[in-house]
Amino acid sequence: MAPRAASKTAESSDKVSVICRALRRAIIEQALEPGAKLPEDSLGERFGVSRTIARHALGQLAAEGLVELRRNRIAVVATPSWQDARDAFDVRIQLERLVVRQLAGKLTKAQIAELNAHVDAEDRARGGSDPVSIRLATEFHILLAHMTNSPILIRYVSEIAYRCCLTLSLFSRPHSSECAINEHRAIIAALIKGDEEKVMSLMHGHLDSVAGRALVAPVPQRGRDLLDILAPYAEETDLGRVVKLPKAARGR
Amino acid sequence: MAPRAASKTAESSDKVSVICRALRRAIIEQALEPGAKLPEDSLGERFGVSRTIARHALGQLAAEGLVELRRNRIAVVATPSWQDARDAFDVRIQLERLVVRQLAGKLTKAQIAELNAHVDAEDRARGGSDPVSIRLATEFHILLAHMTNSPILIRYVSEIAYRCCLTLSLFSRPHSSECAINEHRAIIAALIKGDEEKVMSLMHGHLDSVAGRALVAPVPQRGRDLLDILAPYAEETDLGRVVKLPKAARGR
DNA sequence: GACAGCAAAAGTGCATGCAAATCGTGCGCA
DNA sequence: TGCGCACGATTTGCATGCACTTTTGCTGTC
Repeated sequence: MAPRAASKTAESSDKVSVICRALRRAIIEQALEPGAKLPEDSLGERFGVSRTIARHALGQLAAEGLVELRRNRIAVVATPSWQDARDAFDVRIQLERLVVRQLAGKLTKAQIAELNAHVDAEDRARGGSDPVSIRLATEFHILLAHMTNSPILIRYVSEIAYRCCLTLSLFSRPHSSECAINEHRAIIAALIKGDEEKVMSLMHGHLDSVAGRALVAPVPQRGRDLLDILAPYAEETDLGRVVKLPKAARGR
Repeated sequence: MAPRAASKTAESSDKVSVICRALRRAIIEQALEPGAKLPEDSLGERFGVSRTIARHALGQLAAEGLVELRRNRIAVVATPSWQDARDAFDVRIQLERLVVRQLAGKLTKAQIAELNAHVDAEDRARGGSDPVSIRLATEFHILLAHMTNSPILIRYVSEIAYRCCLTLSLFSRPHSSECAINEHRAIIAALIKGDEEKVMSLMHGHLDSVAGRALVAPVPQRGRDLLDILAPYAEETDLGRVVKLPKAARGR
């Protein structure tokens, strides 16, 4: 909720980072599926910036592993393999163990309140495959990472959490998030109690169970127009006002 | 030694990635000290590309944490705080535990040979603060990571290894690398024997001891001309041949 | 001699333009 | 009908240009 002015690591200039954030959200909310094409001009058109900026944003997202860039080819949303997914969760478990170990018993009142508020929000947004609930579940982990005040940990956990979220959109079934919410609450409780071992095993189990729900056929749907998909995400950015693109050709 | 064509993760287009590699080397070999300025035009001039490309490369390096970018300001080589250094090593230890756990007892003959060759190279390049030996020591860990075939692990270990290398250049004393070389050999031996626990504790101890040699005042020297510093790094890139910059003003 | 203020210089932020590569599609040919 | 090929439309790769911001160095004043 706070502007969170800090953590400006990387994420160069204003416009670029705004676009990155918007695309990241679009990706983890599965508005942009893995494999979706991201042509530079369309992005620029949608966000009211030049290709240069869109391109730069794509570069950043590629560095985070959310986007795949191949020379002379249209950028696409990354399509991690199943093995990638397993690897990512392995790494993630280790990183989040670090997070909770560092946090166990050291949460401030304000932080506890923030965590509870977040889980409450998850609760409210419940609804299984609702994109927003998926995002919130992911952001719970990122919120935890932020509380370590370790820029490196923050960056890595955020990155890998987003990536895992992306892979889940490929492999996971509709995602029954209720148990996840309870697990989040349990983690908070254990963190408060300061039981380091308990919280580490909780987190481990939590991530393992999330990862364990893998293995379902990739979703088939496809074909919506990129500009339409991105419209809601672009609107919130208040970069230049979004160009209105009234009748332009754009048939494809 | 092999071209290692794979691992094209992120690292968008050719020229950009070439410049990234060159700068990365320059940074970890301490040719570019933390805080060194990296103006876009100078980079472009040195590598024979436009500012656009240099800028993009800086963006990538910023995403890796090797460069700091502030709006409207000249990019500089990152200057991690001491706390950053500790955090980075914490993360690194966890990541490399994953690496060796995955590798224990599973090395192929070719891989063993490659590792031995690398350590031999370290041995040959010995000489304490010799930049090359520092780089090789770091690259040993990256080489290990590559053998996991896990792109995520490769990327993260590489990144953090470079970052740690950077922080060492700030905080570490001249760096007596001989013991490190022995530790590397010990790790290889334990990996071959497949003693997972042993190799994990070895790696842990190794990194811990490297990290432990921290705490020395930051180095003072400074002031060489960026263009001169980069000359040897630019020459190896065979991008466009390096512009000769004969009499141009460039006083500073 | 030190310092405030100002103006030139240097540098970044971003858009646009042009060349080259790729993708898609219709035509011709078997 | 099926296949190959070539041409046009997209789309990327990269450089350059202009506006704006920061830095630097100078000058005049106290």
